[in-house]
Amino acid sequence: MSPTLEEVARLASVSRSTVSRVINDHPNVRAETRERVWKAIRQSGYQPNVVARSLVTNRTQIISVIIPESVTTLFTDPFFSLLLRGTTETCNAHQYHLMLSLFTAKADRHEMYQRVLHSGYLDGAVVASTTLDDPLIPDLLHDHVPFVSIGRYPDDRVHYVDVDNVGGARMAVEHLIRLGHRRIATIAGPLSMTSGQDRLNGYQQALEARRIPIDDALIVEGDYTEPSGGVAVHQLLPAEPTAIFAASDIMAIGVLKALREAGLRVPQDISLVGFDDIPTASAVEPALTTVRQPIERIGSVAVEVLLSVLEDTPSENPTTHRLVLPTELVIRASCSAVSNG
Amino acid sequence: MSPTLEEVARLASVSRSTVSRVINDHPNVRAETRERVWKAIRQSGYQPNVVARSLVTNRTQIISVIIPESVTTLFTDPFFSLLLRGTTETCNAHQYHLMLSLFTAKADRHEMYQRVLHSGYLDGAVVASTTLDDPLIPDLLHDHVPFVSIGRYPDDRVHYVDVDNVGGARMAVEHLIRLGHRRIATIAGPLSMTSGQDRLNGYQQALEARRIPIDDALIVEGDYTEPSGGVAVHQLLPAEPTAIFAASDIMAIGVLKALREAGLRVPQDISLVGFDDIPTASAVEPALTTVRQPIERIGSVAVEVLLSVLEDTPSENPTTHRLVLPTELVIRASCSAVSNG
DNA sequence: GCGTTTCTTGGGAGCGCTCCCAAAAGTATT
DNA sequence: AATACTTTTGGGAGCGCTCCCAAGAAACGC
Repeated sequence: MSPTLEEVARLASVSRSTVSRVINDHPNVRAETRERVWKAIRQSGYQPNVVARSLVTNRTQIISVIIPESVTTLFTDPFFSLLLRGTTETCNAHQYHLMLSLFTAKADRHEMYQRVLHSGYLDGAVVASTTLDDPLIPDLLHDHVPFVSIGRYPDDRVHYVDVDNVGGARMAVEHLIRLGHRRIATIAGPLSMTSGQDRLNGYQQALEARRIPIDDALIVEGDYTEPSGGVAVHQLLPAEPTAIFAASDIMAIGVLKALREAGLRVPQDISLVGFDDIPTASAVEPALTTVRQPIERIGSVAVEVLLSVLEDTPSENPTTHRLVLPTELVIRASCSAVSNG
Repeated sequence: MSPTLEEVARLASVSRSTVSRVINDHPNVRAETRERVWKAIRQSGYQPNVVARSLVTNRTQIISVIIPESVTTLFTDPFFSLLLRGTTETCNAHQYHLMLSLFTAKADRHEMYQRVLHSGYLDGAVVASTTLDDPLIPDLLHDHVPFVSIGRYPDDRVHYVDVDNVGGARMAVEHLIRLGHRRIATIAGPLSMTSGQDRLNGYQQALEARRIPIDDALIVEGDYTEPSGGVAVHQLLPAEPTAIFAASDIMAIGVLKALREAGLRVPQDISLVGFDDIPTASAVEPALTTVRQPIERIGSVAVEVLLSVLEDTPSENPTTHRLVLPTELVIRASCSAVSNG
């Protein structure tokens, strides 16, 4: 199929080594020779065989985005599309290839882990939003696979890129407080995920800062799915909240539907804030006030961090990279001032 | 890091070749020897180096899902998430790896094509929804890269998996006709895509079957994006349609918003049908009547077809695989019988 | 028991590349 | 012009595997 180094070498009347030097931009090649070799390369349509190269360099220029079993049910969430877009874009820019590994529940986890991670194909991995009880990150640490986590992970050795979940949640709740709400409920994300914990934390901080007592009847844990939002509403309504902060837009949409069915109007009867700013957030009626996180950016930055880790000589100081990107409150139509009634 | 064949061989007091035979399930190994080798493999935690293997077999067990430049703007469409889910699932089942290649506009297309396709990493590719003027498929054909197209492609040599776009569109429009509508507009998909053409075709067929004249003022071409739905509505309203068939849910949502702004109610003033049945379709108010296509299935089947092509001995009869999966009408709340006014 | 066939095993060659070392060529220094 | 240094070039070795061939072991027939 494609010619080999040796063939190009013959064509240019030089040795294999010289062609290799030209291809790899090695400085010590006479300009004239370099010229001649390039001509031969172009003429023959030579493409280096990356597999052969990988065999000797031990580098493949492939990184993987791993989405763990525990969250594959959420995979259709636009969050992941945007994340993938950010990661691929950056991979492209750095001439890396991106492999996608969804650790679906069906497959035998262990088999899959072995096959994907010990295949020898991966230089490193980006791990998207694990739960704290997922063995994936511990396994990766144990096997010394270079990786970056999307989302905070409580271990000193883990590089991560996260968004300011605490701050974002705080902003959302402060917004509701500013509108006069005092009975503000929250549908938290899964507390097995740091994002779930952090957003709940932000909610609590905002209330405490204004000395509004925290009422456990106003806190329900969801799981970032739409039905869980609907279920949560029914648990919350008896506590008579005037506003709800849902820890994800998907859940907020579930809330919206459930409220509609219960005959309550948003925002007249109850205000609602989401989190994420997925495209649907602006499509629903009323358009959702939410906290925007730069998802595509996160993916992009995660890859950048990973590549910098990969390029580092491994011997030296093992600084852990931890980046937290800002969030932003997007005000739309789902909140109103509390009625003075 | 991982031990090599040779080391396992030493451990089991056999030769490299024998271990290779055991790993590859070659029959001619004495049961006792096989046993001993497996023990050595487990003991040493041996994992075959797939790169070395690929170098000699010329197979990588990697396939790529390529999403061409022309549609990367649509990438956040849940369509792609579902497609990816189907493809990865099937890859996993067959022990293949999946590479994701988004041909983003930013990168130099040619450079990228070369790097991705001539990297030597790919055994084959699944190409998602190209436009007809995209040079990707012609290039793949020219370079003899094994691939399967998602969506019909008018070339005898192209394997493809498609859904019954014509039939789906026909069903949608027939549904509207059954409700008494006669002035039915359509917002077509891009006519540079076969799905766009086919859905328009189905629309026309349904009308013709009922001898309803086709009025060009009731046909507008969109591009599968939400804003294009909104724009199209304004072009259509002067023609006074009582129903609109949008060739994608995303566009239908754009329509919904635009109608709302124009003070028209769905379905009382105007009925609306979409296509795709993305998750948002059921989230909007009113929930969208739409044509469901088995997106995940398509991805899964496409990979299966690709693998069967890869496993075929290339010499024999080059039958082209062409599969068309059925669509299904999902009736929700966005259509009503035409008012006798 | 011996030739013949079949099963099992070992080792050489080679996939296409990079890396290292040494030889050759070129340049500078005296 | 001879020495010392630097730059440029070629070729061997080897990455870890598979595949092929041949040799040795086992099984079979008469």
